[in-house]
Amino acid sequence: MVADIAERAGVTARTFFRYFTDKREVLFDASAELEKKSLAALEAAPATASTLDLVATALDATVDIIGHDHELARKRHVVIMANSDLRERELIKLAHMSAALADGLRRRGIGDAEASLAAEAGSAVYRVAFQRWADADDDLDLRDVIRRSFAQLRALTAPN
Amino acid sequence: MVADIAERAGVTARTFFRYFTDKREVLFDASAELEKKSLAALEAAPATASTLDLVATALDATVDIIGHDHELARKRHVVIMANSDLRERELIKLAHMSAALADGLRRRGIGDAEASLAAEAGSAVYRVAFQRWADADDDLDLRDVIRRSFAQLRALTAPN
DNA sequence: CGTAGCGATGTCATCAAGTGACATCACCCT
DNA sequence: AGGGTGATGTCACTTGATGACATCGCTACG
Repeated sequence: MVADIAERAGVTARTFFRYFTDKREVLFDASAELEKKSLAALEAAPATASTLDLVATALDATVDIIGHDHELARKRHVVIMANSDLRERELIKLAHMSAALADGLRRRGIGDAEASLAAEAGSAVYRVAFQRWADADDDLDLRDVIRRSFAQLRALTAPN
Repeated sequence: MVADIAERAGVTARTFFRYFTDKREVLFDASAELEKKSLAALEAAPATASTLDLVATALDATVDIIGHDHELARKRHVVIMANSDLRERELIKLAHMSAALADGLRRRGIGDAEASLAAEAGSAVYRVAFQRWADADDDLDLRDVIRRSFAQLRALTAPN
């Protein structure tokens, strides 16, 4: 219950709802910062970068925030995956991020359709990479996993 | 309110909740059928198909269900996009579909990582394609839009 | 024919999640 | 000292959702 959560934090339920719009939102507090960082990285990228490179750069930037605490990330992931309402929330955060990313790409002059698609594709890569990383027993580097997932996407879509 | 919705259907709110787990679920009634159809298409695909071809085939199959009523699709899409909780639900349905697709790919002997990634990438393509189609003023063919989006993904990820 | 049983629905009570309106309290500023 | 301001608490209320139990209609079976 929200009342319990709030009590643990030493406040009333009403106060809780002043800080978080939602019960679930507690778990996704960092998402705004994540988005900000990755957008900043996008802006800072060199003009020569390809669309997909830009996306990769933006995703890479999130690693600084969440890539260090593997154990925490794993636990958090387990909790989220176990509750469909938390999964919903996570997905919409990702979708929001993807939309912001697409906007960022458009601001760099990339065509509308291409921007959306690149952002969504990047989001897809991120999803599987993060999942892979969080599930891994050994201590992988999230950045590496993302890179390898991008490479795998390239391989997958390459004409044969 | 649920009470109103139920009343329109000539039942009580309690009965409503016996048919739908959720208020939102009404709008996503067809998703199970969608998944079934696309999995069936996946099973029926020739053994020679590439992973991405398989995904494309599976997505194509959904067009038979939702691709005909452009006007309905548009209206539904508008409603969903306007409500973040409906968007959440839609996203998790898509995620569910993607997971099922990945499973289907694995059952065809495709490697675990590749299956997940291909399914997620397909899901990304589908998202943008559907969005594009729903937003379009003129009467596009959803199947075409999906195909073109796939092509665009290939172009995007092609080495340059 | 009558009734036992079953499935679908209704009724009622109850809980959890939010939300608006208003009260308090602490603190700062002049 | 007193007035304003921001953060928190209190209270009442709405809506979504769920469990327990009652009811009703139909069907099978003696």
